[in-house]
Amino acid sequence: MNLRAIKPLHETQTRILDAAEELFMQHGFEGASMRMLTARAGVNLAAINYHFGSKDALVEAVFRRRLDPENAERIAELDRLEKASGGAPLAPATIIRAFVGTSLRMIQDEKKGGRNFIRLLGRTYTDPAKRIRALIGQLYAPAMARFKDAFAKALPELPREELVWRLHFMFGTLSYTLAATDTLELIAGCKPEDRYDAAVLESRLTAFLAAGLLAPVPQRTGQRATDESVKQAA
Amino acid sequence: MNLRAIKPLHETQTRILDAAEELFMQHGFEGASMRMLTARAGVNLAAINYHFGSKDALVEAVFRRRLDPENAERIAELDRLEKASGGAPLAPATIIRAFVGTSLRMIQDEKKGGRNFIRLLGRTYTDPAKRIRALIGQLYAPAMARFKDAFAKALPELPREELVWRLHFMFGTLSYTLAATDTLELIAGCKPEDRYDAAVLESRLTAFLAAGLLAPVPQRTGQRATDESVKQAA
DNA sequence: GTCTATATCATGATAGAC
DNA sequence: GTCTATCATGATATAGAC
Repeated sequence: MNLRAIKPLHETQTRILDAAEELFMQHGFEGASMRMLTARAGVNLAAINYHFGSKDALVEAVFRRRLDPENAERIAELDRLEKASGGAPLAPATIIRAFVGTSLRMIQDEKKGGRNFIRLLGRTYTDPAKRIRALIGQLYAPAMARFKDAFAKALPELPREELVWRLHFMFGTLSYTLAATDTLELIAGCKPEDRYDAAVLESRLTAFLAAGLLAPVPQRTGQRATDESVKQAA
Repeated sequence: MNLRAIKPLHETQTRILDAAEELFMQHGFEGASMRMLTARAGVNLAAINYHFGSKDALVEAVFRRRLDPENAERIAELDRLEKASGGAPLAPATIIRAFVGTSLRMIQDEKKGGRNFIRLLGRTYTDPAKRIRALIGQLYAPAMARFKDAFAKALPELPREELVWRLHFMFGTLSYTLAATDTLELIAGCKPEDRYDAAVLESRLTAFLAAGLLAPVPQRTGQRATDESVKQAA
């Protein structure tokens, strides 16, 4: 999809990308300085500008290295599923599993970035910098359109606007689940053991998301929520 | 709950907090410099250190001003609902609406921070800086424990571990929905009109979350997800 | 309490020797 | 391609006049 993603990398470039992936996650893009990055990578301070041109370009390279192959894989998986079904619409849970599974498989595969990149990614969806979010959105756009069509075909009776909102909710649940590290302990009061077991998490997430996607459509009365209406809803 | 939250503020402090709320959202905590903040507030560069002690302390003050009253309100609402029901367990959707509604009502109330603060908050759950996340977690802890108990009472048959995961998913969906500004356009291909209508959003979110919370519990076979098992699930 | 002026330091980027 | 040395800039924080 993008030449940069498949161009063989110089070893120095790879070491810089690895260091950046880790330190961007720990300190954010502004917080991780070029001095920190090059020190961790064991290369010279000038190497980032030499190999990538600027710190901004490095940020983009960090995401391209992982996301271009990931989204290609995601789309290919959906293609395979649709071909296997022979034209019959796929079950919503199947489509969800294809999307979620690709992300979760990255957690267990260090060559695909592992847990560190997936957490960095989850955080970046809501980064303050608009250009960062725009970059992520651009890298996701083809896969997003492809999956939206698949869901629309699987749920022809669901109003298109409701579908869009629910995809938004689903994407949010996924990205937050991947990014968050503290809320779970806060709720649980302890550290669950299977937290990063991709297979178990995939089942939990798919069950939750599929139920939400198939929820009854709320009637739109347009009324404001008040303390009284909330109480009466009990 | 905290004296600082109810201590009457000097006007300069208020103007600094207002400026910080807006600029932290646009540029992040590292990206918004004290020069930017004081310029926007129309106060002197030294005023932040004089009134708050440091930039870090200002960050904390920004969140305390909004979250302490918000979580007190959230808990009070749950108390009221439980008292009104006279000991009978509440419907899960009612508890969800109490939690979600409090956040969404902030969007429409400029005195409570409005849309800007709620987006800042949503982003901060996944902030790179650990001390920032710890602060947010600490401010939320009492409300979180209170709502967890209410859900446990409403859903005695749901395994406790599954409940914890689902609360995690729900909190994620809410925080992402409040924070994200681009994904929705990306999915929809256009800007939905009712995007910030709190009443409509509350209905959509509650329907989605309630369905997810009540989803059938997936059986835990412990098997890894493979390409083949995913395909067969279709 | 507010302001100016400044101290001190870290940042991203680059020039030029090797 | 890699290094050292350095630049210009902007950061947080503070000292001291008013």
